[in-house]
Amino acid sequence: MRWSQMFVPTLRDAPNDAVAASHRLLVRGGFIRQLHAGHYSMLPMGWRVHQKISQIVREEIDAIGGQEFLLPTMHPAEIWQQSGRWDTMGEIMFRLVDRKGNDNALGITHEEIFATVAAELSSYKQLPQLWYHIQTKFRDEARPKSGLLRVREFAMKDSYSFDVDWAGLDVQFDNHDRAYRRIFERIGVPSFGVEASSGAMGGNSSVEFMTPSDAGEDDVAMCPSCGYAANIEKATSHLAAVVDEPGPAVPERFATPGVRTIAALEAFAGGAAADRQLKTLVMVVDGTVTLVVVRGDHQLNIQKLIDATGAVQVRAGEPEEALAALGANPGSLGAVGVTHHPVIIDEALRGRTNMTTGANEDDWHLRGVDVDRDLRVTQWADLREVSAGEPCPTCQTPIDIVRCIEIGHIFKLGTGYAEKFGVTVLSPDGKQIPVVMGSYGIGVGRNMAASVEANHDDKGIIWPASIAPFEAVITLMRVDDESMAVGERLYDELRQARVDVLLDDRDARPGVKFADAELVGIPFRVTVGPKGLANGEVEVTERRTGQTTVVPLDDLAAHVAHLVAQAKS
RNA sequence: CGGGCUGUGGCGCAGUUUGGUUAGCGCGCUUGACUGGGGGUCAAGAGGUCGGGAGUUCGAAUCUCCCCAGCCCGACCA
Repeated sequence: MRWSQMFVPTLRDAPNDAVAASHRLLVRGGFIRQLHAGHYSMLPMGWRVHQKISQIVREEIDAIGGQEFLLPTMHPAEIWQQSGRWDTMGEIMFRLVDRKGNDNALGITHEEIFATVAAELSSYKQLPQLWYHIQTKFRDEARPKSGLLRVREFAMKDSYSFDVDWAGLDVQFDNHDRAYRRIFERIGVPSFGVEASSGAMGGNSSVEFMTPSDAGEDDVAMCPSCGYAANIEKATSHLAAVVDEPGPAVPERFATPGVRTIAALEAFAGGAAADRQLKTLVMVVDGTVTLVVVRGDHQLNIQKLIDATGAVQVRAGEPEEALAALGANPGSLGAVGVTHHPVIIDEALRGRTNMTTGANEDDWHLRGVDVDRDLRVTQWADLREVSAGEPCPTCQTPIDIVRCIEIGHIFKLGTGYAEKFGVTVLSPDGKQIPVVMGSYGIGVGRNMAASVEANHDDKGIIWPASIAPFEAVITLMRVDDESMAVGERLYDELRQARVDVLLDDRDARPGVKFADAELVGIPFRVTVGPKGLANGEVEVTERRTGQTTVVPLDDLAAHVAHLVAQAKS
């Protein structure tokens, strides 16, 4: 490919509304252009990278026995109704009505669709199976952002495993765990696995793969000592025991004029330290007004509440709802004596006594509250969000909270989908048994962006050779006949040596060409200029280090081919 | 969905407060010349419904109203 003929619209300035490094560089480098919020066009350079990532994913999934499919991205509503997710998915799913008046959905994921195909499985002898496709997903995200990192339309490799039993699923799950780590390694994205909430996917357990980045949207609790790592939606910590002083036999009401916050009650004479207060939150859980109680100095993690209740829709209650439910405004709420609403209470409050909480009357609180004695608890659950510095749950070293990009997610689904879609096989003893499923997803574009986040400097992108749009660029200092002839000769030789090479034959100044080559991140640059040509030499510069080596013309192809092979291994 | 911000040639911006010839500047683009190892210089050009609509006015990028889009924070998110 000749640069002069290729559409590579590099920009000197990034669009001012791009903030994330990957967003700025992918736009500046002419890889992507935005169509509208959350939808990006892949330009030729971008599509090359995208395809190389897809190919690596394909190779690694094939290596663990995957069979590639291509399933539709538009689905009839009935399939989603059959799994129940037509209703539970809510607004994330794009829906449209066809000319016959039928409801359709654009696929956000493909458990249902693969399951309908898998319904044809009939014998345990056919298992295990591992099926996948690389397909466009549509998700009507509330807030697309950061270029390719969160979009509404994107290519995802999603695979689905089918096994006779849980042991089989464990094998496929572990295979994916290893395959995913190899993929991230090959595309230059540092990764680690964390315990995660399974969210709307359902299933028993899941592992998310994360890469640390300020551009990410997930917080991960990590132990620097023992390696414990969990999404904040799932993380726990080892809490120091609090010793309560003995309290009264019944809670005491006391006046607290104007006190509306935990902090104010701490400061109030006769109040209580935050860790001796009960914080009562009014939440609406699938339409039911519910009291959620956590320790005064703790924060509720909503995903934990969703996981604990199995709810679809959870939101904070409005002040009017609190007033209607409890007769007081936020700031004076409490769960003592409440029997007409579910009360869900955080595990950290087990056995606590002599606590202070709102009295459900403005300007009044209760002290001497004994959790077991005075609250009618509907459900105990781990609800609190851990904070940095709290002791690791396994080794008690202070944990860190690290911002991360979620780059992959693997789920053990179990038999739920199989039962709903009749994916059963006959076992050796002739019984119909539901197939045990797993599902495994990795977004191509997001990983492309994640790789840029991990591989760039102030000059631009530094692609790993494995996914670079080109492995090498021949930069002609002059476009005179001699340079062009040498450039074309080297180009042919490199092609024959199976190097993916671009010939920068543009009639531009060297500075422009160097800057562009660095911006678009091609790993190796071959500089053809009059200085070297006088001695029958060219220069090879490595993008990552900037190191330049002088190489005789005749050795160039072999030299670069070797460098590329080394970089890709 | 709540809060904040922004829409002016392909990109980055000024002009809007205080309405007034033909809407400027840098980059990029075209042509030519000189150049040629880190975004060069000079000259001549092309390119704009000032996000959209309605209104006020002799006159609107500028004032008023409505709408739309994009970005950031939060909520939410397989």
